Amino acid sequence: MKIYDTLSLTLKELEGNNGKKLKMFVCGPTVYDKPHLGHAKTNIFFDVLAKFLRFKGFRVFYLMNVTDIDDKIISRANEEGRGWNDVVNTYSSSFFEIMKRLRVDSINYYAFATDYINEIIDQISRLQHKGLAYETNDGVYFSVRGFSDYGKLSHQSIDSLISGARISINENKKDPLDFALWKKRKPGEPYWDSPWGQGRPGWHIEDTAITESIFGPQYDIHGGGADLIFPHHESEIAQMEGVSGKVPMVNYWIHTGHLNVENVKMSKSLKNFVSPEDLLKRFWPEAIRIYLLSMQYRNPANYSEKGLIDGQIIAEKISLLKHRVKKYEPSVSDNSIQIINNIISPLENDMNTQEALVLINDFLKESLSIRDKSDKINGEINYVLNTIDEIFGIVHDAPLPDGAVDLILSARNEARKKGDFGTADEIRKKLGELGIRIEDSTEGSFLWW
RNA sequence: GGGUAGGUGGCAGAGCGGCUAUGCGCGGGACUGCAGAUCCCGUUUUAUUGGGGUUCGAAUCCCCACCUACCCUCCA
Repeated sequence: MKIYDTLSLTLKELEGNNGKKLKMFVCGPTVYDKPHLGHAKTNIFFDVLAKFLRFKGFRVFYLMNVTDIDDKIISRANEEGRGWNDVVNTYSSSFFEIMKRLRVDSINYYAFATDYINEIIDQISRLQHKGLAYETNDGVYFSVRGFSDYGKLSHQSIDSLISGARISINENKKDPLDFALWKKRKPGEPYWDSPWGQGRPGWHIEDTAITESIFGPQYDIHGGGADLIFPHHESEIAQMEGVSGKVPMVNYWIHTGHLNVENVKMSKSLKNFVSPEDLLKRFWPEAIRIYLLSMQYRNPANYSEKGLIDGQIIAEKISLLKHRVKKYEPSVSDNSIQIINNIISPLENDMNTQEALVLINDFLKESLSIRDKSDKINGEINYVLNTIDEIFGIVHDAPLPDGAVDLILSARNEARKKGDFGTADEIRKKLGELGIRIEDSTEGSFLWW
């Protein structure tokens, strides 16, 4: 497949021989607040990418870090008058909970920064020995002038980065772009012991310490939001390639475009964010996924409520079809495989999820238009839906207790036979309030949800 | 000032040299005890920011202009 690489600014071929291992790392959350829909956009995209790569036969190890020590966490703890650990527990649980509800379940391992303090210290020490880091009275800094490739990911020279910079002058730093590897302890702050005294790690170093200890100095895919290109990912390259001397640190840099609200980036500070938690009260997780996957992953997108409504409509169509065929044994056949290959083919071209969604829609239209299909065809449809769900996670199929469906239907049909439509309609209305739809047709009544 | 992406029908959003998606909305019809859902038809005959150019042929390639978002501070 082809995937766009930020470093080379080109579509790069990602060769796929069966069973090949892929090491994939995506920047996870800083757990100082609840996630917003922009986080969901990025995480759902990489979730689908990982699932698609696995479907293709790659053995993907998907690693995500969790930043659990940071200025924002400390200030949040002070604001709320509780320990930073408490803040971390609250918001990491919140993140995991939301991701689970959004069906983001492809991540193999979450690495918490504070579990890698030794590795971080070790990496900083090695940078220092190589002359790429220096100690000041408030911390240890990376010297960007010592790494000639600094700027290669964001396609900027060090000088042009400085000329447009809005960063405040820090007397301690040799160069304005030098960034903190280790921050020395201030009163009241959490700290760990280190060769430079008590303190805590900088932001960029935690990722390279984690990936080096789990993947080694080189790996395949590194993803994240576009806003992380500079300085975060740029600095990761400087640290890792600086320490190891091995280039490139990663083969594919994949970045997602931001979710905007009325053409302005969704962010906590602007208070223009939409919370997945609130959205989940009104929309199915599958609707949110469909909506987010209807966007080109690396273009900026504008949030629209209407898009979510569209997503919900499609999610319900898929669910309707699933409930029609779920009693048929999923059947693998040339036909079902051909349908699947057709649907996923656009993903080969830089993860064109929008086009895949169009093809899914064609499949839905085709499959929903004829009711009296053979058992074999229904089984094939069921198999296709299972595969679509495996890759995209968009088939809504929450279970009802065994026998509940038959009980409801027989009670209502009893009333209808007697001409008691008042009761029949009342049941339908109440079910609707519970999110369960009922469909009467010449072939009998049918429940779906 | 520098970097990276874009500007397509009422709206959302694809296509990236010829076949002019898709969804929503709107209008009509089929089916139904009624409703919803579903299905069919129409809305789509220059919809492709403006102006040049290349080509037999451009939304798609090139040039110029205008406009937008993001990044160069923490940020997915």
